Amino acid sequence: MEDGTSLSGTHIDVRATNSCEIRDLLDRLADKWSLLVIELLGSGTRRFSELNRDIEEISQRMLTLTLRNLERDGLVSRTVHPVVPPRVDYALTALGESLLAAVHPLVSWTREHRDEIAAARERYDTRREPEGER
Amino acid sequence: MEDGTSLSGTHIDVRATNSCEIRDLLDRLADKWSLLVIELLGSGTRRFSELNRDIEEISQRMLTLTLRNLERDGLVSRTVHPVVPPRVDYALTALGESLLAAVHPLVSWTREHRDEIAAARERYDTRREPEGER
DNA sequence: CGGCATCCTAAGGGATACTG
DNA sequence: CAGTATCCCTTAGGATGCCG
Repeated sequence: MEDGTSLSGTHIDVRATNSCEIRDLLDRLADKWSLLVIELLGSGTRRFSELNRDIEEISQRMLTLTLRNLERDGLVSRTVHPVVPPRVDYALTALGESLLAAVHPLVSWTREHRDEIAAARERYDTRREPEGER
Repeated sequence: MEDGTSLSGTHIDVRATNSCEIRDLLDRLADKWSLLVIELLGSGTRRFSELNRDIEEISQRMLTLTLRNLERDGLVSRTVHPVVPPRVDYALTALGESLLAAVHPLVSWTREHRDEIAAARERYDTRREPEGER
């Protein structure tokens, strides 16, 4: 039926406490779009087409799948309005908002260290790839 | 990939600022192992084989690739000891440690809300597929 | 021991067409 | 408008083998 979904997983060895949590975390958020959608919904309820427009690079398929997963995890709520042109609103749940709050330090970190990383990359690439042309 | 698409300046340009950062973030950490390795190195320097043993489910190939990426981004340092059986130590850099600190709220969040999510999932699954088994 | 190179499969995800 | 269903291609990543 569905095939692009990553609903499986969570069968990892339960020994490493921290590792499991991180894996758990990654299984939920480490896809290409989830965090992006959560961040967008952080600034307010949006309907499907708005999300689709705001993200722009996402396909309907992936937006749908992403929203379904987030809804399933209780991070996002889906409200269908029974009107003539269908209207579906998505919003963060309380759980979703708490996640967003927990994510923000990471976002800040990225903003603050972006150039450090870029510099490190250049250094690495230059050091390891001084040839290339000869 | 190409990302310069700037449109919809009507309201908040979450896309132009936060989205890019999140994408950036995801590109760096959203793979299957990076965060796991970082977390492990958070508790001290380890050699290759130790990491390989501690993570266990990872293949050498992926461990190598992950470490290379982290090294490239300046998050992890690699120290080769010129001894007879080769010995290579990996450790977090200052940058890596600051990242780890930024990640911790997320890890805590996961630990604290794990069962909420599990419950939400079960609710969702039960609601949507009451049949399915036979 | 640490780590590239190769091969190969499964999952991720885009494009498109169809529907209520 | 808000999806669902198909097709298809690209990628992540596991398994294996070789080498300093």
